[in-house]
Amino acid sequence: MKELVLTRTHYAGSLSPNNIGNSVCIAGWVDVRRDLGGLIFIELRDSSGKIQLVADPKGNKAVHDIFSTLKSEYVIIAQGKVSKRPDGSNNAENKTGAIEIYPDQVQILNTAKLLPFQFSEAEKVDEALRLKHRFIDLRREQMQYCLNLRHKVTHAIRSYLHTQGFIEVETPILTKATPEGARDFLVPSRLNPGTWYALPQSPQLFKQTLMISGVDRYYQIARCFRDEDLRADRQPEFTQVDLEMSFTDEDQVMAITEGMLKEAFTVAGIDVKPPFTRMPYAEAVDKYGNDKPDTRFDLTIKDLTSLALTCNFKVFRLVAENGGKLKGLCLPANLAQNISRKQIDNWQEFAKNCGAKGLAWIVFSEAPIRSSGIAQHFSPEEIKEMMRLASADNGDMLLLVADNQAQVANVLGRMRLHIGEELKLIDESKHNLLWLYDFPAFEYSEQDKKMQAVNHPFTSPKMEDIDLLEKEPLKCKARAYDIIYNGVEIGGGSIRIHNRQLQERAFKAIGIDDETAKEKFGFLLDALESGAPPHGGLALGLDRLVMLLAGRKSIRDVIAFPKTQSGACLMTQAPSSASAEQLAELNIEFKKTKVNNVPVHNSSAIVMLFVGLLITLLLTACGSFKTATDYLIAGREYFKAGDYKAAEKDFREALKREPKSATALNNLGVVLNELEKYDEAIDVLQQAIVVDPKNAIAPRALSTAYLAKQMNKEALLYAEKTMELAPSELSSHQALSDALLANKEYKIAIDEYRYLLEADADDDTLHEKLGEALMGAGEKDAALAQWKKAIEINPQNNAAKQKLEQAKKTN
RNA sequence: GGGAUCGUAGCUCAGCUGGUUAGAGCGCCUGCCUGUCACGCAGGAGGUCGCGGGUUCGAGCCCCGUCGGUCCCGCCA
Repeated sequence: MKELVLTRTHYAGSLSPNNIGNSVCIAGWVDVRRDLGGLIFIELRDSSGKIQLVADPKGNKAVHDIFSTLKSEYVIIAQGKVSKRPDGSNNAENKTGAIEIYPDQVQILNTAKLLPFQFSEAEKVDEALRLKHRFIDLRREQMQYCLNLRHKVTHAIRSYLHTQGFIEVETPILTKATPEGARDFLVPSRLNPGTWYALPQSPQLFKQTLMISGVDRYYQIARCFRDEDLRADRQPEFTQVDLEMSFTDEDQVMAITEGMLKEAFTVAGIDVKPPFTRMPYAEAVDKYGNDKPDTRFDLTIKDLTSLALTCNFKVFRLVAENGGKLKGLCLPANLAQNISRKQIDNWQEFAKNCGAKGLAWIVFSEAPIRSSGIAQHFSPEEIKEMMRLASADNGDMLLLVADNQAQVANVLGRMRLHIGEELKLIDESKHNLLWLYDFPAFEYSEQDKKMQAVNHPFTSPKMEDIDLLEKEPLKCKARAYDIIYNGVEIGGGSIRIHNRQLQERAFKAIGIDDETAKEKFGFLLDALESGAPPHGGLALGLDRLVMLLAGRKSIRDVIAFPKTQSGACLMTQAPSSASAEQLAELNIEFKKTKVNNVPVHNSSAIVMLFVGLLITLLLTACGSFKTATDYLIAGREYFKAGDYKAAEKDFREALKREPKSATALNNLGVVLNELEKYDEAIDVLQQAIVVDPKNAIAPRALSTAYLAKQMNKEALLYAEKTMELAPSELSSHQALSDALLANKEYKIAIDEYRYLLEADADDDTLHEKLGEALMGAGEKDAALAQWKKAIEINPQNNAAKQKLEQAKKTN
């Protein structure tokens, strides 16, 4: 590689028509080469942007020769005059699209091998590939933007906090394990065998100590570590903007945070106006079902417990009588009318996955009310009351969940977000910042069977609730606050306890006795007695904040070198094993928990392989010898072509060769159905089920055969079996719906036909059958409409015509 | 710990209830081309179908296991 003979004078993105005529020298990567045979265009990219270079063979031959060897991502430096592009060749899309450079000197500084992925496709490339080649991924404009934005945000925050009198203090990374909270990362101490440092989950105790040390206002862009399972918004190491102030209260901390966030948002081009809205915790849980409400859309949760208590519907009343709640979400008519049965099914499934026992629904209207079967349990007056409590009008749809208070909030809270997203109710242009306050100080952990702090045990209870610490800790509120941005918690904090006696009482409330407290937090208790000022603060999740500001879906995109969900760094291959020497030095012995016993090939397997090979050879050698499969394939061809008799013949041949082939039996059964030989079909298909009880084809065909023989109960039985085996297949639903109709189960049949019509709305037979089901259910008008629709789609549908005629006559 | 989902050419994906020689677009290579800007045109190369078992005469497809990615629950502020 040649020595660097040129020196960079400008950045590509900084050039503009103002530079026309200037001699400049720029350096960067070859973004793209466009070789026209004569002219060669190079787009040169550096951290600031792109600029087009041109080589003309009739101009500088040497430069043109170099240009013809350039490939993507080569690193070059070029010197030349900035010139105006010829008229008509400007590129308005590009900032530097009106200018270009004809270099008189170019040097290749480095070559590059073929990239593992193209930049243009990077956003949809498998993330593992991007992470493995992170050095290339970060080169992309989008990633550069994220890195830049993150820098600008932290810079703005530092600058703001500096002006507000905060000083940045670094706290230890090697520190002490804490009993509460997340799992710690441990680091062995070589100098003290058998003892361990822990990486900090946050600098909480240090920053409180700093307050006691007389640091008036502290902040730190602090790395934190938690050894818990990862998510799209959770990494094992992450960054907090951690701050603490002495002689302060909630309002001051909130005001500082608001000022800080305003600066951070400004950097991302978003204008937010403090003071932000404040909402008590209880209201959030009540109306939004969680402690991080997304207020960008309405659809709040309504309480109908009072109705549940007085109504006759046992399912609801029992829940209410046992202290549970009946709550619901009310979809306005304009949304409700577009909700399909399938969508409701999905919601019910969703609710169950959230842990709900069920999701009831009802659509209000004048006369027949559509519902999940609950409407009939309520009198017209009760329906009215229901509408009043839910502030519902006719046409609105109410989704109801009855359960204990926490479960109802959980299910409806998630349901609300799910529906909000699905129906696109969220106003993406909004930037809602919201304070949540009046948190409970403690909660009961079902898992650990003990009381624990909601925030952390250093949070001060509200003054008026201090006596509740011992009496009713669950009713004790904390001086804590969270900051929520568009339904995401981006930070939280509290006013701390600054008095030893109170701190000890708080520890006791969560079962930490004096001894444990002294062992784990002795220094803090000591410090609290040594002139601790009142203090409080907050921590902001920087990764999450930047992720949201950058419009990204994962914090991995705003962390330069993130870990995968299993905690690995695909670029460095961390974590990796340590050498025996290293471990010995640390007095650590690794205990293997699981050894994978890989089964070894045995000789019989190899023999089998040879036998298989021989048979294959034999079979190919005698071409005249036809196998069962040959017949099956041929039979299917005939079947597809509609020649059922020929198909039947081939399937029988196949069956002769393999009498226990479920495939052959199935095929024969199906073709016999087509030939209307139902008795034999039934016989054959029953055999198929014995051979392969898990195949869905046989029961489906059996259902058809029984239906044809008007053995309706049997037909329904096998249709249901088909649904069990292949619930997602339309043909299963088809079989079921036909069987249901034959058995006069009109209501379910109606649902099934409607479901099928969602898949294919232009199937006239489906409309015709739906009509019949509707007729059976007594909905004459709806039935007539379906038949008309069927005839409209297929004027040859005589069955529909007949039914329509007949219905009109009986009218 | 659990659930869902993905893994086929360098990349993104298709691959029919298991059946001849596994395809497409982009990229790459070669040739042609003087105003391109996702340049264009013509041709070409490129595959242990993640890995290991099993079922089968036959597996990219079915079954079991395993590794890896992603999303979620639990866990975690």
